[in-house]
Amino acid sequence: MDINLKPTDSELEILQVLWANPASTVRAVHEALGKKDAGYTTTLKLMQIMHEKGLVTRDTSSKTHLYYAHIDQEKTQQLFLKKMINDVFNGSTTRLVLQALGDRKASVEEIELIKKHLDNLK
Amino acid sequence: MDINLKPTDSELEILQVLWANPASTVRAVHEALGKKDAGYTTTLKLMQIMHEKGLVTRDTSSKTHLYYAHIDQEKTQQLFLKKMINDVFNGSTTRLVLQALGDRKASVEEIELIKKHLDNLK
DNA sequence: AATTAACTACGAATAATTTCGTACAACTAA
DNA sequence: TTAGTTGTACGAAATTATTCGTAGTTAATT
Repeated sequence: MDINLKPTDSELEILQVLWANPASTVRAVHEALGKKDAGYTTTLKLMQIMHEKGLVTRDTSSKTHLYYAHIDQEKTQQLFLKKMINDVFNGSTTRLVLQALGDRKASVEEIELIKKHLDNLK
Repeated sequence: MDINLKPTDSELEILQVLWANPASTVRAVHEALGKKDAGYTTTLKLMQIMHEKGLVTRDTSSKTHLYYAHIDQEKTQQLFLKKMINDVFNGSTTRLVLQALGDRKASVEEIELIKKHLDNLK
């Protein structure tokens, strides 16, 4: 039941909510997304499809079902990072990191964290 | 010109080739992609659509057209990074960087480069 | 008990993306 | 000049993703 699946953009947004709030109802997810353009049943349908695909599990013991992400956030991050490095950064992780850091200001603590991490790599 | 366009995955692969090799023919791109599953006219059609969208320009002065990426690689990288940080990394650039670095071994030179960059940020 | 509200299921419309077949023009080689 | 090769254009099918309407179920409220 594993990860050859690349979630779509919409699915990713839903997963994001579920990672932050496990045991969410469809309505909770729908409201967390805060999309004015899409109706409730759209979110419902997406989550049903995600269930078919095995991207989420759910507890149907009560009328209102509770949903859980079934793929790991870190694994998904790795999957997308890898694809992105390959398709947009010519395969260079370093380029990605430099771009990301240049993009916005990191706090001093964050920088220290990253440096510490770098030292561990050596 | 407009950078409100988010290239699709296929388009991104083609852009990658064009960034690395400006003035490519359709056939050159097609072969660089090395997809056994897709036919030549598929690549052609994609590139024609990209031309309509303004993602590429082309020189049609000779029979075999030459294509050029018309959007900037760095801008595109920023665009995708931003989206990815938002949708997959809870908005945390630091998490993305740490994941990326943890993913694979960086060379000593690369690490120094990144550290130098970090110092500049402080 | 009847009405209302909130929910799921699911078919089907729409939209976006990708793929391919075919027509035809230009160039090449015999 | 004729046959074969290589190219573009483009309609349309196939595939994938997203959206919505409606039917039916359960629970709560009056």
